[in-house]
Amino acid sequence: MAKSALYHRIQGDISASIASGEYAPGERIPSESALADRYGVTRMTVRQAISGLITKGLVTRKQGSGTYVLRTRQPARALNQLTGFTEDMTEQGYRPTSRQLSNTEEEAPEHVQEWLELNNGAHVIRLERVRFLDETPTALHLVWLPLWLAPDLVRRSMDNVSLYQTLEDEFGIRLSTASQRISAVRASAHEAEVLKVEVGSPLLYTEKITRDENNQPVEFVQSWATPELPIWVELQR
Amino acid sequence: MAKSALYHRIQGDISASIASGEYAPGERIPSESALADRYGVTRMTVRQAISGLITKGLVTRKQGSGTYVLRTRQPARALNQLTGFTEDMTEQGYRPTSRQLSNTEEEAPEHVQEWLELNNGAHVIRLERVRFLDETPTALHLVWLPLWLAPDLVRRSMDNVSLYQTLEDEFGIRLSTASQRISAVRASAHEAEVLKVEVGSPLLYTEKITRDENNQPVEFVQSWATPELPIWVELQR
DNA sequence: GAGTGGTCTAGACCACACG
DNA sequence: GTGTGGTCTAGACCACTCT
Repeated sequence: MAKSALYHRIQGDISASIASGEYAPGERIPSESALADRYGVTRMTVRQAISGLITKGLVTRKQGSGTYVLRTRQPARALNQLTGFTEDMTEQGYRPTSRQLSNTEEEAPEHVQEWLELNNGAHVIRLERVRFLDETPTALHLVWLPLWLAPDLVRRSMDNVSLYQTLEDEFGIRLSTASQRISAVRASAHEAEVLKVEVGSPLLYTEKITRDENNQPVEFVQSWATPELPIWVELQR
Repeated sequence: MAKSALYHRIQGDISASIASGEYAPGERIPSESALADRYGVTRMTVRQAISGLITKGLVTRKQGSGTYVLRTRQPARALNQLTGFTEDMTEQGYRPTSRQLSNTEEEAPEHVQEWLELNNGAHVIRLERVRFLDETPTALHLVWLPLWLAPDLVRRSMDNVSLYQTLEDEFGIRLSTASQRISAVRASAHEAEVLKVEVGSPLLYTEKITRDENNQPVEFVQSWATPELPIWVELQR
């Protein structure tokens, strides 16, 4: 069984209603009291569900007025929580797919050793995938994992599979925190070919180090995304 | 009067204890029950306070174990809270300067009207500045503000001045939240000239809408930054 | 087993907007 | 005035870690 908490179910229902267009952008969703009645829970529980949707950038609250669906103009990577590409896009009502370009075991290059805090000569899994949104290539992901963490991952096909789900469900790895560095680069020949853009066109480049609950490095990811997949962040002062 | 909610006070106290080093990075803070007792509130209220600290990237919860202070990122932490360029860079030990290119009053273009939720024909202040780090141009900022918010801002020179500080100190505007969208673009002739880069070279492009405590739009900012000024983010699952 | 955070109940009063 | 979200109480039981 996955998440069994009531608020998760409510969150999922509202999320689905937004994705399906039942709750349209700019529109008000049912009041907290109404939702509480509908699900037979208290308002606190409904609020917990809605708080999650706010973090995900799906809705906003206006005191005395209601809770409104935000206008999502285009798909975006949400940066307020650590989520994978698959979860992220599914939440926003897109259909994410991926194609594995390569999945190999090799000795860790120096910069990867450093990020993953590995010793000289340590082996890693190198997984390269193209990410598609509704058939359009939108990002190239190059993931590096310590080999001992998920030894037989290299023998699997990671086409259309959520890496985070796999790590959690099959290897018992629970991700906890990540640090991410975002910059802009020119598309190389390889990136341009894979993403169907011109060589030299601007790409969003991010480097991310993800850690588990014991603060041990789990993955180092390099990502090249087309400008059509911007990053979205909600900030608080 | 400022925020009077109990959880805000508790949040501030914990935040201060972390800043002062009383709760050191990696250490556990007092349990929710202990804090509830100390402040004479229920655990729910303490949880609300801590939830805010998690959003800000200050602490993390571990079920069955406790709530821990996160390791503070040494080099930079730009995107977990709403801060201005000046504060941000000063904190990191740089010497930020800025030069005003223009500061005018004009009718809001359509896309600005939309972001700032203004009526047709409303006037805005348009402030364009180059940001320098240790003499090197690193970002071009184009800020749009509703004219009525800060009517005489247009008659000031904003060279080497923190806009956020000015808004807060002299116009009594207290910023609260922001939504930011990050993408990559090619440098236009104007941007290239100002930032001393080649036309067509990749830039980090961000659009930000900042709101005050009443959720009213205060500023819409477009920013073009060189890849030498990357963005750092800390995430939690 | 003791202590921690995760979830939830069944209410309450308040601040705010005007659906 | 009515309905909305914002805050809070005083409990409860559960899942998890081992401080």
